[in-house]
Amino acid sequence: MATLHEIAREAGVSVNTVSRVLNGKLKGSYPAVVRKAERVRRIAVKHGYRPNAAARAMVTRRTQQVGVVVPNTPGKRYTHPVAYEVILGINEGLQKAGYVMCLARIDDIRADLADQSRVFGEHRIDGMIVLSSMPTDVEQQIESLIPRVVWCDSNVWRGTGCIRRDERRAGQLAGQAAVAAGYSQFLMMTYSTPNRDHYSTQERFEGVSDAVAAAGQKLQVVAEPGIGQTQDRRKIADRLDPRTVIICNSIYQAHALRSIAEECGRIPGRDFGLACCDDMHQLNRMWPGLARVSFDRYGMGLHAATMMIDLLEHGAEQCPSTLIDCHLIEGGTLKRKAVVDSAS
Amino acid sequence: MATLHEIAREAGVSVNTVSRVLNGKLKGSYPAVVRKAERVRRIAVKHGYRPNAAARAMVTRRTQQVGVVVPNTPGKRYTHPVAYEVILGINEGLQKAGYVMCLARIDDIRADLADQSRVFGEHRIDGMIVLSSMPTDVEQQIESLIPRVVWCDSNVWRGTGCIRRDERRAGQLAGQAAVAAGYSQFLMMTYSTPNRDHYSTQERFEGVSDAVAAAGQKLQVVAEPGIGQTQDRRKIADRLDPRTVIICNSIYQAHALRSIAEECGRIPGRDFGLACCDDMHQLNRMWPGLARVSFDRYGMGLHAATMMIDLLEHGAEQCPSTLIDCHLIEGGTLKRKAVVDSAS
DNA sequence: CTGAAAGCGCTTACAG
DNA sequence: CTGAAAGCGCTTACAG
Repeated sequence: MATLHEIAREAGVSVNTVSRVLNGKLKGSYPAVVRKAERVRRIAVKHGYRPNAAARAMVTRRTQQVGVVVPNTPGKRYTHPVAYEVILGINEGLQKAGYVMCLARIDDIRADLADQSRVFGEHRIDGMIVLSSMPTDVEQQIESLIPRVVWCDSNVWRGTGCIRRDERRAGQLAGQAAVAAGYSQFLMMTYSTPNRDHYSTQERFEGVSDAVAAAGQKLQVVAEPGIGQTQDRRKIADRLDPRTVIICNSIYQAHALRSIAEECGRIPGRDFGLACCDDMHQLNRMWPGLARVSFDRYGMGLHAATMMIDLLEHGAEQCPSTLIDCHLIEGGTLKRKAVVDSAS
Repeated sequence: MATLHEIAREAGVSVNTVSRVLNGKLKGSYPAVVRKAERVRRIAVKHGYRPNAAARAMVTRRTQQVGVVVPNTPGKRYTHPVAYEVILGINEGLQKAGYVMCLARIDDIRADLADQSRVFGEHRIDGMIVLSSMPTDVEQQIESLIPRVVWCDSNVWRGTGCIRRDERRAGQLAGQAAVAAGYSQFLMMTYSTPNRDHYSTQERFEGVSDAVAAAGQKLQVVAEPGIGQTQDRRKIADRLDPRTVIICNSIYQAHALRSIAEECGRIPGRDFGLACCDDMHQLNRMWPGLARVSFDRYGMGLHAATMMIDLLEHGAEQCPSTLIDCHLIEGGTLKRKAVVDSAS
């Protein structure tokens, strides 16, 4: 709990000097000066001195803290594992630059907008990274709450301050892989049109459509069955045959489909084709054989952090929006071209 | 950017009064007093006044911020999706109590211990919640960095300030379910003894062992095959038959095993038994049929937050350690008792 | 380079 | 209840 004051007293110098020494703002190289600086540093270490962030924040008007908002529906337990990969990337990027990351939820934002919460908007953060898409009202007002915003993987997309994945390309890659594998029936499991809240759903769908259409084929859409909907599961199961490939929007849907197949004794790759427009880090352990399109979400987080630092330290004009590229991971769930050919 | 000062001037009262009004420390009910308070509040709202957290922190010596440390190996991209469930629980709990959650990684702690980082230890946080287990050197020194610590799901376990899952019970439930299903060969997929860094691995193993031994059966251990280890995968595949049940330590291993089985055309529940000692929230979508033991990780996070608040606001003696209970989710991967009986 | 001083915005005794 | 004042710990012009 030592303060600059105490260190100054013990070193016999002024508070000012201690501050400069500890912040490395001493340029001179006169032996006497260097020795004095050494002594100050030694005393500081001896006392386990740590600057007080609040005091510094008051005078510099910078907190060195950045908020990250994740979407949640109040009362519901929102947990979206892939978001965590991004968050950890952001955290690493911020930490390297000396910033601290604070987590927020829509609830925080809404409460602040309504002047009810003290959690955010008390000048606690220098900037805010918005993760994924928020309800429109929140998106519109968020910049009034905090001026420095980076939109990461969000529906908001402008020339500057945004970073998202090239989801149309993801759809194309998945669709092309399905086409190349020689299937003749193309299904896509995704959300129905009114529920495509996140830009990725629509873009993936369009990418897949393009690829399938380019091959002169038709694409049908099936919905993910609700939890416990046995009837829906059966209906999907009935459509699984060796000429058919199903392209899933999300890894959850790919997994869900795998479970449906399993229930009726079918295996992806052998009894039907399966590809996914998305990936998550753990799949290399959990399901290495899934044919899928992969994004470096951790890297996206790192980049989002960099954009925020640029914004804070060099001004807004420095951070043009970025589109993250993806690549195909080939896998056994899409490999049985021979079977398909002989069946046709 | 209005300050108390400006509001005070406009309202024609002292800064002191504004502070008291806005913090609800005015008890009196004289009409004149009430009216004055009203006016002050109106002016504050008009200016969009928000207190400055740094200024308040300086005088109250409380930041209203709590850190959460997650383990990471420097340079490696640590992402453990189930940790995210706990984090979101913690975040909700802290938010409700008016606290802000800051995320940290081991790197932060190590750097602080080495006096190289400014990120933490600048009196930015009132307390720290340690998530999962850390390297021993970090665990030992963490309390010197910050006195108020809650150990959540950590190897550290004392009478107070800790919260973890009852993992032995999880192992027992999974083992008992496997026994009840009538299998005669019992395997457990888990880490080898020297790599059981987290208490859960050892405890789950012991729980399963107990249950299997109680049924007069033997338990064999198999390791999860490394990524891309085709030979190891084959060896495991060879052991999958209708009399055999495999109990997996983690959901990653359950998934990995499912993939191995799939590669050789086998299906859990039909061709062999499968149970898992753990769960994750998304499994109800991804793999509802997996027989598994479930913990409420989100709830654990909520509770950890409560413990921290208690610690900060009522002192340490108020928060005895807590053991989180679990329950079995029955599933189709363990249901074919008839098949097993007829085979024996 | 160095020290004395002002000031960041707030809360909290202290008189009145 | 209310106002004037002190002080939280730091950084930054300002003279020297």
